[in-house]
Formats: sequence, C-alpha cells, structure tokens
Amino acid sequence: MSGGPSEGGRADELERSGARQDSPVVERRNRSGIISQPLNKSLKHSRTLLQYTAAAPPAAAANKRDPSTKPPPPAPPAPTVAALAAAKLDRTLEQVLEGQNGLLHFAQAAALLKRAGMEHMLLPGGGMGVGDAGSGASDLEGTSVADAVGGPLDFPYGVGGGFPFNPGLFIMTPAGVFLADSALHMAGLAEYPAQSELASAINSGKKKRKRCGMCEPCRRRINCEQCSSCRNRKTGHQICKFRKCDELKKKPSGALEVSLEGGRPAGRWLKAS
DNA sequence: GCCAACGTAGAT
DNA sequence: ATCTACGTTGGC
Repeated sequence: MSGGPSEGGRADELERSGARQDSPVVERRNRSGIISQPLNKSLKHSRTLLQYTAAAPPAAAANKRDPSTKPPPPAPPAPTVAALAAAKLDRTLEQVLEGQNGLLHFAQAAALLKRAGMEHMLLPGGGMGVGDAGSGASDLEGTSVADAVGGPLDFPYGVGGGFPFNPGLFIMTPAGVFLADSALHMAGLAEYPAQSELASAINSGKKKRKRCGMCEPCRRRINCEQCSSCRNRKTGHQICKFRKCDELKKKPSGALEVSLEGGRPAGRWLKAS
C-alpha cells in the first residue's frame, strides 16, 4: 500500500522506472505472501520482455520479506523482536483467516501452534521444521517464527527431507493446506471464526479460489500481451494464459491431491472430502 | 474440449 | 468507485 513500488501506470513512467531498476525490485505481496503481480496498472502499458527480465528474478524476490516490514536492524533488541513477532502473528492470523479463504499456510499454522504452546504437536526431528530452529523451542519466540510466517519461502519445510508436522493436523485441499478443526481446538484457536466457514466454503466451492502463488504460472510476472486473454482483457476479464494458476485450471471437485513444493506428492495426508 | 464473453467476488 | 481476475455459460 504505502508507496507501492514500481506501479508506474504510464509508459513513460515505466521507462523511467526501468532506469531505476538497478535497485532491487520490491515485490508486492498480498496478505498471504503471494506475489501480487505487477499486472495492475502496468498491464495497460506493457513493458517489453527485456524490461521484465532485467527486473528481479523470482529467486531474488523470494529473499525479500514482506515489504510492509522494515528490514531487521543490525542489532535488534530481543524483547522487541519477540513483541514484533507476536504482533505479526496476530495480524497474520487475522489476515490469513480472513483473506486466503481461511487457509493456513504451513508456516503460519506452525507458528500458531507454537504460539499456543502446542509445539509438541510438531513431530520431532527434521530440525524442528519451520525456520529450521534446530535447537528447539527456546528460540521459537523470536525471529525464526516470524520469518517463517512472513517469510517468502514457499514452504520452508522439508529441508531435511521429512515433513516436520503431524499430518493429522492438516487437511489438504486443492487450494492448499489448512489446519484441521481439531488442531485449532487443541491449540485453543477455535475461537477464530473463519475456520468452519472456510471449510464449508471450500466444500461448497462457492468461494472464489485464489491462485496458489507457487506454481510456475503464478510466479510469472509478465503478461504475454499476446494470448487471447491478454488481447481480450477488456471483455474477457481473464488473466494471461501463461499466468493462469495451475491449481485454478483444475476442477475444484477433482484432483484433491496437492503437490507440495512443485510436485512432491502429498502422500498419506488427509484429503478434504 | 476450447474459447470468448459476461457476471461478479474480492482487493485496492 | 474502480480494477483484477475467477467462475460460469454459451457458441463453435
């Protein structure tokens, strides 16, 4: 929001911003951390492919934090970090539940569990999962959790090869992974209202699904300007075909199997009915 | 099955 | 209010 970077709506502006592109392009991410595509205004005044390719690659973007958060000070006082993390968690939970069809990303879910003192629900081994906080719960309070929540890494789990969370606590849906109701109750988080709503919404399929933000099309930042969707955007109201999320291409009722991190099978996980 | 157009939910 | 884009529908 505030001073969104590189939204220059005019072509000449874009030209100028192109000259500024040597400074890292700040990713705009939506509430759930998904890259918010530069489509908005720039779409009307398309850049050349070269301009885009010269911009930050997804990998560089992935290293960026939530733009709304300041970069960490060189020597952060510990209590402040913890407070910030807690505040961030609150905000994140609210936003996630409210915005992302209520889906909880793993990192977020893990953070919630930890915050609720439910870290025992996490399976041991694998470096304690989120944030790779190998030394255990003692450093949960600080940056590792916050990083995991706000962090742009699609899924930080599995670094050590194993999935660090108890699968029974999560439900896989085509739209993503979210905490099972039981997990929320166990964690004392059942008060958050969106959970049941989201479940019914998912089941009924009435809610608009959102792009996963992780598949290759989602990671694309350019509109090809040549496909039918781009050419007919005025009437078609469709996203560029090359940017259409793979998950959204699937039928909601079908393919409940979710591939984690680009194709890893979901394995023995629960499926949403 | 593919495509275009429309209605509209959700975000800004 | 405006914009983007998902879901649906109808034509081919």
